[in-house]
Amino acid sequence: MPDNEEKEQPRRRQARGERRIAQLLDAAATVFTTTGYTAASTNAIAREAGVSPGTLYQFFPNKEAIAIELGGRLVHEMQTAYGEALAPIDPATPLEEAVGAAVDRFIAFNCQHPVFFALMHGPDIPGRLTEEHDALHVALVGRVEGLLSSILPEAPAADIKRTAQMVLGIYMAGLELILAHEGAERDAYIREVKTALTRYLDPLVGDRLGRSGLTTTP
Amino acid sequence: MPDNEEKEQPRRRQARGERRIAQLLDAAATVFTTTGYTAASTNAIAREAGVSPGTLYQFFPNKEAIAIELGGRLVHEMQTAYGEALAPIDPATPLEEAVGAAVDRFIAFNCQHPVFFALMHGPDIPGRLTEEHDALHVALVGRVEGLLSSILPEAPAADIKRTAQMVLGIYMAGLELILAHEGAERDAYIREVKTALTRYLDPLVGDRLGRSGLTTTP
DNA sequence: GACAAACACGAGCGGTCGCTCGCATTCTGG
DNA sequence: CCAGAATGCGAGCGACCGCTCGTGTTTGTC
Repeated sequence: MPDNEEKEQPRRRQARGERRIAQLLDAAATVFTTTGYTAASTNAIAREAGVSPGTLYQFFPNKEAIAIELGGRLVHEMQTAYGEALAPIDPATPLEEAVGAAVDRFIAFNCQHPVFFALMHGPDIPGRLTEEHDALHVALVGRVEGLLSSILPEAPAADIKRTAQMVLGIYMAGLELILAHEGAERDAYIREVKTALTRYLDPLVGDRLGRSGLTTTP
Repeated sequence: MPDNEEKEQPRRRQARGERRIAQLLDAAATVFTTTGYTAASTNAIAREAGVSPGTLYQFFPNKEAIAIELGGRLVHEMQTAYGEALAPIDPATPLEEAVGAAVDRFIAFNCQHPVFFALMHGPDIPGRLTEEHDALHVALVGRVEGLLSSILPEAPAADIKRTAQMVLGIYMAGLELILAHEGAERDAYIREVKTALTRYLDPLVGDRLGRSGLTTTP
Protein backbone atom coordinates (compact mmCIF):
# COMPACT_ATOMS: atom_id res chain seq x y z
CA MET A 1 0.00 0.00 0.00
CA PRO A 2 2.43 2.65 -1.15
CA ASP A 3 0.12 5.49 -2.09
CA ASN A 4 -2.20 6.13 0.87
CA GLU A 5 -0.84 9.60 1.26
CA GLU A 6 -1.86 9.99 4.90
CA LYS A 7 -3.66 7.86 7.44
CA GLU A 8 -6.75 10.02 7.20
CA GLN A 9 -7.18 13.34 5.53
CA PRO A 10 -10.21 13.34 3.22
CA ARG A 11 -10.70 16.95 4.31
CA ARG A 12 -9.46 19.74 2.08
CA ARG A 13 -9.48 22.86 4.20
CA GLN A 14 -10.24 26.14 2.56
CA ALA A 15 -8.72 29.42 3.69
CA ARG A 16 -12.00 30.21 5.42
CA GLY A 17 -11.73 26.99 7.42
CA GLU A 18 -8.23 27.75 8.62
CA ARG A 19 -9.44 31.16 9.71
CA ARG A 20 -12.32 29.59 11.62
CA ILE A 21 -9.95 27.17 13.32
CA ALA A 22 -7.71 29.98 14.51
CA GLN A 23 -10.82 31.92 15.57
CA LEU A 24 -12.12 28.94 17.53
CA LEU A 25 -8.76 28.28 19.18
CA ASP A 26 -8.55 31.92 20.23
CA ALA A 27 -12.04 31.73 21.64
CA ALA A 28 -11.22 28.48 23.41
CA ALA A 29 -8.13 30.09 24.89
CA THR A 30 -10.13 32.90 26.46
CA VAL A 31 -12.88 30.60 27.72
CA PHE A 32 -10.39 28.08 29.12
CA THR A 33 -8.47 30.86 30.79
CA THR A 34 -11.52 32.29 32.50
CA THR A 35 -13.41 29.13 33.43
CA GLY A 36 -10.97 26.24 33.18
CA TYR A 37 -11.28 23.22 30.92
CA THR A 38 -14.13 21.22 32.47
CA ALA A 39 -16.38 24.18 33.21
CA ALA A 40 -15.86 25.54 29.71
CA SER A 41 -18.73 24.50 27.43
CA THR A 42 -18.28 23.94 23.73
CA ASN A 43 -21.37 26.05 23.15
CA ALA A 44 -19.70 28.89 25.05
CA ILE A 45 -16.57 28.52 22.92
CA ALA A 46 -18.66 28.61 19.75
CA ARG A 47 -20.57 31.64 21.05
CA GLU A 48 -17.30 33.39 21.94
CA ALA A 49 -16.06 32.71 18.42
CA GLY A 50 -19.35 33.94 16.95
CA VAL A 51 -20.26 30.66 15.28
CA SER A 52 -22.79 27.89 15.89
CA PRO A 53 -22.03 24.69 17.84
CA GLY A 54 -22.37 22.70 14.64
CA THR A 55 -19.68 24.77 12.95
CA LEU A 56 -17.30 24.10 15.81
CA TYR A 57 -17.75 20.36 15.36
CA GLN A 58 -16.83 20.60 11.68
CA PHE A 59 -13.27 21.34 12.69
CA PHE A 60 -12.90 19.47 15.97
CA PRO A 61 -14.24 15.96 16.66
CA ASN A 62 -14.84 16.74 20.34
CA LYS A 63 -14.08 19.10 23.18
CA GLU A 64 -10.87 17.35 24.14
CA ALA A 65 -9.48 17.78 20.63
CA ILE A 66 -9.78 21.54 21.03
CA ALA A 67 -7.65 21.48 24.15
CA ILE A 68 -5.24 19.01 22.53
CA GLU A 69 -4.73 21.21 19.49
CA LEU A 70 -4.43 24.36 21.57
CA GLY A 71 -2.05 22.68 24.00
CA GLY A 72 -0.04 21.20 21.18
CA ARG A 73 0.51 24.55 19.55
CA LEU A 74 1.47 26.08 22.90
CA VAL A 75 3.86 23.25 23.69
CA HIS A 76 5.44 23.68 20.29
CA GLU A 77 5.96 27.37 20.88
CA MET A 78 7.15 26.61 24.39
CA GLN A 79 9.73 24.17 23.13
CA THR A 80 11.31 26.77 20.91
CA ALA A 81 11.14 29.22 23.81
CA TYR A 82 12.87 26.97 26.32
CA GLY A 83 15.22 25.71 23.67
CA GLU A 84 16.50 29.25 23.40
CA ALA A 85 16.31 29.75 27.14
CA LEU A 86 18.10 26.66 28.43
CA ALA A 87 20.04 25.20 25.51
CA PRO A 88 23.38 27.00 25.62
CA ILE A 89 25.35 25.98 28.70
CA ASP A 90 27.80 28.76 29.15
CA PRO A 91 29.96 28.05 32.20
CA ALA A 92 31.56 31.45 32.00
CA THR A 93 28.44 33.53 32.63
CA PRO A 94 27.64 34.12 36.30
CA LEU A 95 24.72 32.26 37.82
CA GLU A 96 22.60 35.36 38.29
CA GLU A 97 22.74 36.19 34.61
CA ALA A 98 21.95 32.66 33.48
CA VAL A 99 19.00 32.34 35.85
CA GLY A 100 17.78 35.80 35.00
CA ALA A 101 17.82 35.20 31.27
CA ALA A 102 16.03 31.87 31.53
CA VAL A 103 13.39 33.25 33.86
CA ASP A 104 12.79 36.24 31.64
CA ARG A 105 12.14 33.99 28.66
CA PHE A 106 9.61 31.85 30.44
CA ILE A 107 7.90 34.79 32.09
CA ALA A 108 7.49 36.46 28.72
CA PHE A 109 5.98 33.33 27.24
CA ASN A 110 3.53 32.82 30.07
CA CYS A 111 2.45 36.44 30.04
CA GLN A 112 1.77 36.23 26.32
CA HIS A 113 -0.16 32.97 26.67
CA PRO A 114 -2.01 32.93 29.99
CA VAL A 115 -3.98 29.90 28.75
CA PHE A 116 -0.88 27.82 29.09
CA PHE A 117 -0.81 28.17 32.85
CA ALA A 118 -4.57 27.64 33.11
CA LEU A 119 -4.61 24.55 30.86
CA MET A 120 -1.56 22.90 32.32
CA HIS A 121 -2.39 23.41 35.99
CA GLY A 122 -6.06 22.59 36.24
CA PRO A 123 -6.85 19.31 38.00
CA ASP A 124 -9.47 18.68 35.34
CA ILE A 125 -7.39 18.51 32.21
CA PRO A 126 -8.16 15.66 29.82
CA GLY A 127 -5.94 12.60 29.73
CA ARG A 128 -4.25 13.19 26.41
CA LEU A 129 -3.24 16.69 27.42
CA THR A 130 -1.86 15.47 30.72
CA GLU A 131 0.53 13.30 28.75
CA GLU A 132 1.73 16.25 26.73
CA HIS A 133 2.12 18.29 29.89
CA ASP A 134 4.02 15.51 31.62
CA ALA A 135 6.21 15.10 28.59
CA LEU A 136 6.96 18.80 28.59
CA HIS A 137 7.62 18.71 32.32
CA VAL A 138 10.07 15.83 32.17
CA ALA A 139 11.73 17.51 29.20
CA LEU A 140 12.15 20.68 31.23
CA VAL A 141 13.39 18.76 34.25
CA GLY A 142 15.77 16.90 31.98
CA ARG A 143 17.15 20.14 30.62
CA VAL A 144 17.70 21.53 34.09
CA GLU A 145 19.25 18.23 35.15
CA GLY A 146 21.60 18.44 32.21
CA LEU A 147 22.64 21.94 33.15
CA LEU A 148 23.14 20.98 36.78
CA SER A 149 25.09 17.80 36.12
CA SER A 150 27.34 19.62 33.67
CA ILE A 151 28.18 21.98 36.50
CA LEU A 152 28.24 19.33 39.21
CA PRO A 153 29.44 16.16 37.47
CA GLU A 154 30.12 14.40 40.75
CA ALA A 155 26.69 14.85 42.29
CA PRO A 156 24.41 11.77 42.45
CA ALA A 157 21.68 11.66 39.83
CA ALA A 158 18.94 11.48 42.46
CA ASP A 159 20.12 14.69 44.08
CA ILE A 160 20.33 16.40 40.72
CA LYS A 161 16.79 15.32 39.95
CA ARG A 162 15.42 16.67 43.22
CA THR A 163 17.24 19.94 42.75
CA ALA A 164 15.88 20.27 39.22
CA GLN A 165 12.35 19.57 40.43
CA MET A 166 12.71 22.16 43.16
CA VAL A 167 14.02 24.71 40.68
CA LEU A 168 10.98 24.21 38.50
CA GLY A 169 8.70 24.26 41.53
CA ILE A 170 10.13 27.53 42.79
CA TYR A 171 9.78 29.01 39.34
CA MET A 172 6.17 27.84 39.04
CA ALA A 173 5.29 29.23 42.44
CA GLY A 174 6.87 32.52 41.47
CA LEU A 175 5.06 32.52 38.15
CA GLU A 176 1.74 32.35 39.94
CA LEU A 177 2.70 35.38 42.03
CA ILE A 178 3.99 37.20 38.96
CA LEU A 179 0.82 36.60 36.96
CA ALA A 180 -1.24 37.77 39.95
CA HIS A 181 0.39 41.21 39.89
CA GLU A 182 0.94 43.96 37.36
CA GLY A 183 3.30 46.74 36.55
CA ALA A 184 6.01 47.61 39.05
CA GLU A 185 4.87 45.00 41.54
CA ARG A 186 5.11 42.32 38.87
CA ASP A 187 8.66 43.40 38.09
CA ALA A 188 9.51 43.24 41.76
CA TYR A 189 8.24 39.66 41.95
CA ILE A 190 10.24 38.76 38.86
CA ARG A 191 13.34 40.00 40.62
CA GLU A 192 12.34 38.10 43.74
CA VAL A 193 12.01 34.83 41.85
CA LYS A 194 15.43 35.32 40.32
CA THR A 195 16.82 36.04 43.77
CA ALA A 196 15.24 32.93 45.23
CA LEU A 197 16.57 30.70 42.46
CA THR A 198 20.01 32.25 42.62
CA ARG A 199 20.23 31.80 46.37
CA TYR A 200 19.05 28.22 46.07
CA LEU A 201 21.58 27.32 43.41
CA ASP A 202 24.49 29.54 44.42
CA PRO A 203 25.86 27.22 47.14
CA LEU A 204 26.00 24.40 44.61
CA VAL A 205 27.75 26.16 41.78
CA GLY A 206 29.60 28.36 44.25
CA ASP A 207 31.40 25.38 45.67
CA ARG A 208 32.56 24.31 42.27
CA LEU A 209 33.73 27.74 41.24
CA GLY A 210 35.56 28.14 44.52
CA ARG A 211 33.31 30.96 45.70
CA SER A 212 32.19 31.27 49.31
CA GLY A 213 29.25 28.92 49.50
CA LEU A 214 26.96 28.31 52.42
CA THR A 215 28.63 25.04 53.39
CA THR A 216 28.30 24.83 57.14
CA THR A 217 31.02 23.84 59.61
CA PRO A 218 33.93 23.24 57.26
CA MET B 1 -40.55 39.67 67.96
CA PRO B 2 -38.25 39.38 70.94
CA ASP B 3 -37.99 35.66 71.37
CA ASN B 4 -36.82 34.24 68.05
CA GLU B 5 -33.96 32.46 69.75
CA GLU B 6 -31.78 32.17 66.67
CA LYS B 7 -32.04 33.34 63.11
CA GLU B 8 -32.75 29.83 61.95
CA GLN B 9 -32.33 26.65 63.85
CA PRO B 10 -35.59 24.71 63.96
CA ARG B 11 -33.48 21.59 63.62
CA ARG B 12 -32.65 19.54 66.67
CA ARG B 13 -29.94 17.09 65.63
CA GLN B 14 -29.89 13.65 67.11
CA ALA B 15 -26.72 11.68 67.75
CA ARG B 16 -27.44 9.63 64.66
CA GLY B 17 -27.57 12.82 62.58
CA GLU B 18 -24.20 14.02 63.83
CA ARG B 19 -22.76 10.64 62.96
CA ARG B 20 -24.21 10.87 59.46
CA ILE B 21 -22.75 14.33 59.00
CA ALA B 22 -19.29 13.15 59.97
CA GLN B 23 -19.74 10.13 57.71
CA LEU B 24 -20.80 12.32 54.80
CA LEU B 25 -17.92 14.73 55.34
CA ASP B 26 -15.47 11.85 55.36
CA ALA B 27 -16.97 10.52 52.16
CA ALA B 28 -16.86 13.98 50.62
CA ALA B 29 -13.20 14.26 51.59
CA THR B 30 -12.27 11.10 49.74
CA VAL B 31 -14.37 11.97 46.70
CA PHE B 32 -13.07 15.54 46.55
CA THR B 33 -9.51 14.28 46.91
CA THR B 34 -9.82 11.82 44.05
CA THR B 35 -11.95 13.79 41.60
CA GLY B 36 -11.82 17.44 42.67
CA TYR B 37 -14.76 19.59 43.67
CA THR B 38 -16.58 20.19 40.38
CA ALA B 39 -16.24 16.66 39.07
CA ALA B 40 -17.41 15.22 42.38
CA SER B 41 -21.12 14.41 42.25
CA THR B 42 -23.35 14.58 45.30
CA ASN B 43 -24.72 11.17 44.38
CA ALA B 44 -21.17 9.81 44.43
CA ILE B 45 -20.61 11.32 47.88
CA ALA B 46 -23.83 9.78 49.14
CA ARG B 47 -22.89 6.42 47.62
CA GLU B 48 -19.42 6.61 49.17
CA ALA B 49 -21.07 7.29 52.54
CA GLY B 50 -23.51 4.46 51.98
CA VAL B 51 -26.64 6.63 52.09
CA SER B 52 -29.16 7.90 49.58
CA PRO B 53 -28.96 11.30 47.86
CA GLY B 54 -32.04 12.42 49.79
CA THR B 55 -30.35 11.68 53.10
CA LEU B 56 -27.40 13.81 52.10
CA TYR B 57 -29.68 16.75 51.43
CA GLN B 58 -31.21 16.45 54.86
CA PHE B 59 -27.94 17.67 56.36
CA PHE B 60 -26.58 19.92 53.67
CA PRO B 61 -28.64 22.40 51.63
CA ASN B 62 -26.44 21.96 48.55
CA LYS B 63 -23.14 20.70 47.24
CA GLU B 64 -21.30 23.90 48.05
CA ALA B 65 -22.31 23.66 51.71
CA ILE B 66 -20.54 20.33 51.97
CA ALA B 67 -17.29 21.84 50.76
CA ILE B 68 -17.84 24.89 52.98
CA GLU B 69 -18.33 22.80 56.10
CA LEU B 70 -15.43 20.51 55.25
CA GLY B 71 -13.19 23.44 54.43
CA GLY B 72 -14.25 25.25 57.57
CA ARG B 73 -13.31 22.35 59.80
CA LEU B 74 -9.97 21.95 58.02
CA VAL B 75 -9.23 25.66 58.30
CA HIS B 76 -10.04 25.50 61.98
CA GLU B 77 -7.64 22.61 62.49
CA MET B 78 -5.10 24.36 60.30
CA GLN B 79 -5.28 27.50 62.40
CA THR B 80 -4.39 25.61 65.55
CA ALA B 81 -1.64 23.83 63.63
CA TYR B 82 -0.02 26.96 62.29
CA GLY B 83 -0.61 28.73 65.58
CA GLU B 84 1.72 26.20 67.13
CA ALA B 85 4.04 26.24 64.17
CA LEU B 86 4.61 29.94 63.69
CA ALA B 87 3.52 31.65 66.89
CA PRO B 88 6.62 31.64 69.08
CA ILE B 89 9.28 33.91 67.65
CA ASP B 90 12.47 32.70 69.22
CA PRO B 91 15.37 34.82 67.98
CA ALA B 92 17.90 32.53 69.63
CA THR B 93 17.14 29.41 67.61
CA PRO B 94 19.04 29.13 64.34
CA LEU B 95 17.14 29.65 61.12
CA GLU B 96 17.44 26.06 60.00
CA GLU B 97 15.73 24.78 63.11
CA ALA B 98 12.91 27.32 62.96
CA VAL B 99 12.23 26.63 59.29
CA GLY B 100 12.53 22.90 59.83
CA ALA B 101 10.05 22.84 62.70
CA ALA B 102 7.49 24.97 60.87
CA VAL B 103 7.76 22.93 57.69
CA ASP B 104 7.44 19.67 59.61
CA ARG B 105 4.19 20.86 61.19
CA PHE B 106 2.60 21.84 57.91
CA ILE B 107 3.80 18.74 56.13
CA ALA B 108 2.29 16.57 58.84
CA PHE B 109 -1.03 18.39 58.58
CA ASN B 110 -1.19 18.12 54.82
CA CYS B 111 -0.25 14.46 54.85
CA GLN B 112 -3.00 13.75 57.35
CA HIS B 113 -5.55 15.76 55.37
CA PRO B 114 -4.83 15.43 51.67
CA VAL B 115 -8.25 16.94 50.94
CA PHE B 116 -6.96 20.27 52.11
CA PHE B 117 -4.52 20.57 49.24
CA ALA B 118 -7.08 19.31 46.74
CA LEU B 119 -9.86 21.63 47.89
CA MET B 120 -7.74 24.73 48.25
CA HIS B 121 -5.85 24.45 44.97
CA GLY B 122 -8.49 23.46 42.47
CA PRO B 123 -9.45 26.21 39.99
CA ASP B 124 -13.04 25.11 40.43
CA ILE B 125 -13.63 25.75 44.10
CA PRO B 126 -16.90 27.48 44.99
CA GLY B 127 -16.93 31.17 45.80
CA ARG B 128 -17.54 30.97 49.51
CA LEU B 129 -14.66 28.56 49.99
CA THR B 130 -12.34 30.79 48.01
CA GLU B 131 -12.94 33.48 50.59
CA GLU B 132 -12.01 31.15 53.42
CA HIS B 133 -8.92 30.07 51.55
CA ASP B 134 -7.93 33.64 50.83
CA ALA B 135 -8.49 34.54 54.47
CA LEU B 136 -6.28 31.66 55.54
CA HIS B 137 -3.67 32.64 53.01
CA VAL B 138 -3.47 36.27 54.09
CA ALA B 139 -3.38 35.08 57.70
CA LEU B 140 -0.42 32.85 56.91
CA VAL B 141 1.31 35.58 54.94
CA GLY B 142 0.65 37.93 57.84
CA ARG B 143 2.26 35.54 60.27
CA VAL B 144 5.33 35.15 58.11
CA GLU B 145 5.45 38.91 57.63
CA GLY B 146 5.36 39.33 61.38
CA LEU B 147 8.22 36.92 61.85
CA LEU B 148 10.25 38.56 59.11
CA SER B 149 9.68 42.13 60.28
CA SER B 150 10.57 41.18 63.83
CA ILE B 151 13.89 39.97 62.49
CA LEU B 152 14.30 42.75 59.94
CA PRO B 153 12.60 45.79 61.50
CA GLU B 154 14.15 48.18 59.00
CA ALA B 155 13.01 46.44 55.85
CA PRO B 156 10.19 48.11 53.84
CA ALA B 157 6.78 46.52 54.31
CA ALA B 158 6.44 45.84 50.58
CA ASP B 159 9.68 43.85 50.52
CA ILE B 160 8.61 41.90 53.59
CA LYS B 161 5.33 41.07 51.92
CA ARG B 162 6.97 39.81 48.77
CA THR B 163 9.42 37.72 50.73
CA ALA B 164 6.59 36.22 52.78
CA GLN B 165 4.65 35.40 49.62
CA MET B 166 7.71 33.77 48.11
CA VAL B 167 8.29 31.75 51.27
CA LEU B 168 4.75 30.41 51.10
CA GLY B 169 5.06 29.82 47.38
CA ILE B 170 8.27 27.83 47.76
CA TYR B 171 6.68 25.82 50.54
CA MET B 172 3.57 25.10 48.46
CA ALA B 173 5.65 24.04 45.47
CA GLY B 174 7.64 21.75 47.71
CA LEU B 175 4.48 20.37 49.27
CA GLU B 176 3.30 19.28 45.86
CA LEU B 177 6.55 17.43 45.30
CA ILE B 178 6.44 15.94 48.77
CA LEU B 179 2.89 14.66 48.37
CA ALA B 180 3.83 13.18 45.00
CA HIS B 181 6.47 10.93 46.58
CA GLU B 182 6.61 8.39 49.36
CA GLY B 183 8.99 6.92 51.86
CA ALA B 184 12.65 7.83 51.63
CA GLU B 185 12.17 9.97 48.53
CA ARG B 186 9.50 11.99 50.35
CA ASP B 187 11.87 12.58 53.25
CA ALA B 188 14.54 13.70 50.82
CA TYR B 189 12.15 16.25 49.32
CA ILE B 190 11.22 17.46 52.80
CA ARG B 191 14.89 18.11 53.46
CA GLU B 192 15.20 19.80 50.07
CA VAL B 193 12.32 22.19 50.84
CA LYS B 194 13.91 23.10 54.15
CA THR B 195 17.21 23.67 52.37
CA ALA B 196 15.59 25.89 49.76
CA LEU B 197 13.80 28.00 52.37
CA THR B 198 16.89 28.26 54.54
CA ARG B 199 19.05 29.36 51.63
CA TYR B 200 16.42 31.89 50.56
CA LEU B 201 16.11 33.41 54.01
CA ASP B 202 19.65 33.00 55.30
CA PRO B 203 21.09 36.09 53.59
CA LEU B 204 18.37 38.19 55.20
CA VAL B 205 18.68 37.01 58.77
CA GLY B 206 22.38 36.32 58.29
CA ASP B 207 23.02 40.02 57.77
CA ARG B 208 21.30 40.87 60.97
CA LEU B 209 23.09 38.23 63.03
CA GLY B 210 26.42 39.27 61.58
CA ARG B 211 26.91 36.03 59.70
CA SER B 212 28.37 35.85 56.23
CA GLY B 213 25.48 36.66 53.97
CA LEU B 214 25.37 36.73 50.22
CA THR B 215 25.58 40.51 49.96
CA THR B 216 27.38 41.22 46.74
CA THR B 217 30.05 43.84 46.13
CA PRO B 218 30.17 45.48 49.56
C1' DG C 1 -23.54 28.09 -15.17
C1' DA C 2 -23.22 23.44 -13.03
C1' DC C 3 -21.74 20.45 -9.70
C1' DA C 4 -19.48 18.84 -5.57
C1' DA C 5 -17.19 19.74 -1.64
C1' DA C 6 -16.46 22.66 2.28
C1' DC C 7 -18.73 25.65 5.42
C1' DA C 8 -22.50 27.28 8.42
C1' DC C 9 -26.61 26.91 11.05
C1' DG C 10 -29.48 25.74 15.26
C1' DA C 11 -33.04 22.75 17.07
C1' DG C 12 -32.71 18.91 19.58
C1' DC C 13 -31.06 14.02 21.28
C1' DG C 14 -29.11 11.33 24.91
C1' DG C 15 -27.02 11.61 29.18
C1' DT C 16 -25.51 13.41 33.63
C1' DC C 17 -25.91 16.23 37.57
C1' DG C 18 -27.77 18.86 41.40
C1' DC C 19 -31.49 18.58 43.86
C1' DT C 20 -36.73 17.55 45.29
C1' DC C 21 -40.63 15.16 47.05
C1' DG C 22 -43.60 11.82 48.81
C1' DC C 23 -43.45 8.34 51.81
C1' DA C 24 -41.42 4.75 55.17
C1' DT C 25 -38.77 4.12 59.36
C1' DT C 26 -36.60 5.30 63.82
C1' DC C 27 -35.96 8.05 67.73
C1' DT C 28 -37.58 11.15 71.72
C1' DG C 29 -40.51 13.49 75.14
C1' DG C 30 -44.48 13.41 77.82
C1' DC D 1 -47.37 4.02 74.41
C1' DC D 2 -48.07 7.29 71.13
C1' DA D 3 -47.80 11.76 68.67
C1' DG D 4 -44.52 14.16 66.17
C1' DA D 5 -40.00 15.23 64.95
C1' DA D 6 -35.82 13.55 62.92
C1' DT D 7 -33.90 10.41 59.82
C1' DG D 8 -33.84 7.61 55.61
C1' DC D 9 -35.02 6.27 50.93
C1' DG D 10 -34.85 6.50 45.69
C1' DA D 11 -37.38 7.55 41.53
C1' DG D 12 -37.41 11.37 38.98
C1' DC D 13 -37.63 16.63 37.66
C1' DG D 14 -35.49 20.43 35.41
C1' DA D 15 -31.41 22.24 33.61
C1' DC D 16 -27.35 21.98 31.20
C1' DC D 17 -23.76 19.90 28.32
C1' DG D 18 -21.40 17.49 24.63
C1' DC D 19 -22.53 16.46 20.40
C1' DT D 20 -25.52 15.23 15.96
C1' DC D 21 -28.11 15.89 11.86
C1' DG D 22 -30.89 17.70 8.31
C1' DT D 23 -30.74 21.59 5.75
C1' DG D 24 -29.18 25.70 3.52
C1' DT D 25 -25.16 28.72 1.82
C1' DT D 26 -20.54 29.73 0.02
C1' DT D 27 -16.45 28.43 -2.55
C1' DG D 28 -13.47 26.20 -5.91
C1' DT D 29 -13.29 23.76 -10.47
C1' DC D 30 -14.54 22.51 -15.09
